Amino acid sequence: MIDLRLLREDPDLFRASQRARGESESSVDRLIGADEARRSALTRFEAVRSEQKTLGKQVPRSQGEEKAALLERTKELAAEVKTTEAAVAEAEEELRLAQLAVPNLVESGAPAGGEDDYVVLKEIGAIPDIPEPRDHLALGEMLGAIDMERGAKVSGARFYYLTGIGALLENAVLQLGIQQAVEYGFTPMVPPVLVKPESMEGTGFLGAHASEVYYLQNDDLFLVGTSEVPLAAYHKDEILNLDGQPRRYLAWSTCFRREAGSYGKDTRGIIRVHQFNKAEMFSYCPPDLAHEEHLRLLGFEEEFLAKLELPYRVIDTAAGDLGSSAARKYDCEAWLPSQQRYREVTSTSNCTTFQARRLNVRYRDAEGKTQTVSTLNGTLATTRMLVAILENHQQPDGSVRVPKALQPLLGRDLLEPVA
RNA sequence: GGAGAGUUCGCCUAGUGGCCGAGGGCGGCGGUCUUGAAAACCGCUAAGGCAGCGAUGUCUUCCAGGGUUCGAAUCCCUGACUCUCCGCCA
Repeated sequence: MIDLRLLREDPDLFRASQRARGESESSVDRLIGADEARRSALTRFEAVRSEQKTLGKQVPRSQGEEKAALLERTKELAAEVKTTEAAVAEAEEELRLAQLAVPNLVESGAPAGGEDDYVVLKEIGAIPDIPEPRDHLALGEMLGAIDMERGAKVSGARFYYLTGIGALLENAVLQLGIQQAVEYGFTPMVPPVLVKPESMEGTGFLGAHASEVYYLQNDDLFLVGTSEVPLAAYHKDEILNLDGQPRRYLAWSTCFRREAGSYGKDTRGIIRVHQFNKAEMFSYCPPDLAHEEHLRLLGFEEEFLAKLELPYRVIDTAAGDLGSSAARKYDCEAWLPSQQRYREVTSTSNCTTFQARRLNVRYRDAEGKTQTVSTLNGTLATTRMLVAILENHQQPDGSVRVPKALQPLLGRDLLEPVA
């Protein structure tokens, strides 16, 4: 939800943002119209309601004819209150719909354009020279780590079992992420993965992403696609005491995604699956520190990828490829030898006040005034990282070297093919 | 799944139709007193929309949504949630 006051002040800011996203400016104008309509409806209602209250108080104190006249007038007013109130409700509904159609204001500096217009900020680590690399599934099967066939038998396409060392490896990766985050003062959390519609909508996942989301009709609950959802909704309708500092949480949970519309893409292995695990960073932050905090989250992600000894690059996602809540997004992409290209493993978004405004999460500033917080999120550790670990650290015989940081958690420095 | 109880201002609680946006206690903040602190006493103590440069005004909010009424925290209906007991499952 964008800031209507800012919109009134500077509508062109939002028009420019829409252009950068490659989206229509008309939704901005519709919102401006809806805002004006609501305010004038509200003014009409308040005038009538105010008179009703004033006269209503005189009724019990008056007598005879005077009372009869008052009652007649207040009766009229009651009807007017009803119609003007209905007009306000209608105008508010239109405003709400118009709000949903306008995505967050893009942060200045974000590249304009679509999916392919990202800017590479840096490339870190040497791309390994592996002649005839095996892909992660081939490796995973040799190691007895990944079982896609039985995943499909039991649950269908894009489901899998992590077995043996695969299960342990995932656990170790998540655990390493948790350790790092706790070291940096994040509050660790295990969140619910089933949430109510309002929580889903509040975080902005029922808009363009609605078809991505699993829904349990019998219970009117959604399965979350990321723990960003329960983390963002955690402080819904609260006023936080931030003391001028970001408040950071780290939640790990299973994530569920329908992957609708991705037929034929990444059908091999566990790159794109319906269910995976992820440790997600989330920060509630005073807005003036949000940009800085965003870079810090990116820093945590990079530090983590370095621990996994993965070559990666950082891209600044183009405006058109941002989610509707995000003002800016940086992705870390790890190198995949089997594909000879970089693939996304982490993603951090600055949602500024967009998400918090919808969820009504505020804080008290230094003067004690309540203001909307900024929210930010970022991936720390996830199942998909197993793909990059297996492929980048593979040896000619199919064994896989274990990055130093994971060795204590796995109790070994080499994963060896079984049988 | 069955039966019952409940949801009021940070917390506890009062409030069965107008004097209630709402009293009391606790907590919090400020002050008097004190060398300092405690105690005592005094005062303040919600969030939000709209209009206004501002003082301020106005409206909304007593779980939510409908209804009755000139007027609803209070009466009626529906729903959500919480708690207790029973059953069932783990």
